[in-house]
Amino acid sequence: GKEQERLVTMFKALGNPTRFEIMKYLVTHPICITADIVDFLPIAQATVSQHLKVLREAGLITGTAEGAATAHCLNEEQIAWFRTKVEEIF
Amino acid sequence: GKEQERLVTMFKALGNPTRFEIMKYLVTHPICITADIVDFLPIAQATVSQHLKVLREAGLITGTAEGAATAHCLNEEQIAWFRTKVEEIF
DNA sequence: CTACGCCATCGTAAAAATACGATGAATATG
DNA sequence: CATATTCATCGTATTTTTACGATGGCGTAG
Repeated sequence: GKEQERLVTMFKALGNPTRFEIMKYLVTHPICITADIVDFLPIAQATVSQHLKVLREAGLITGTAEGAATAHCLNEEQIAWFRTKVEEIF
Repeated sequence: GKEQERLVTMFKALGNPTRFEIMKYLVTHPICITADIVDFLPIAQATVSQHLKVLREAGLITGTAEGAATAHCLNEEQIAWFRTKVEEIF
């Protein structure tokens, strides 16, 4: 159903090395902006922005305008749901 | 490291609607062969075979020659590892 | 042996993902 | 106001994924 689609989207979002790195970075750096992630990763700013969008649309993170910057955070609620679903299904 | 790579590969394998359906099918049909899955899904046999290969290479399922057929099973051990990692990381 | 069912692989076409530079909007700084 | 910083989006090139038909190997049945 609709939930399954969302779950698959989350799997897909996590199934990319760069995006997984971003998620790990957010675990250890709960407060950070796009520029921090760009500095951390060896890829262009445009690409980072694109990956952040995928993670955001999957519901795994949130992005909040913080002046000129954008602050990124793990979406704990959605991640909890994700964890629950993983346990539930397999 | 190497483990992270394997985890990301699993996420990627699960991040496709058809492959996710196959996994769900295997949960409810622990004993089945390729033809069963082909009958169940609305896609060509060659495509199913390809998806099964992806799941197998991700370690999520096993494939055993059963005469002319191939029996597919969930790889419970690897799935348990996967579940553990998901809980551990997020 | 012949014929049929099961299935993996090959080659290929179409679609999607990935990465980048360029651009411009919005905010902050001088 | 002028300039610099931050970042999302656009356009595009390249790679990867996805799906299919065709083929052939292998086991089974007749």
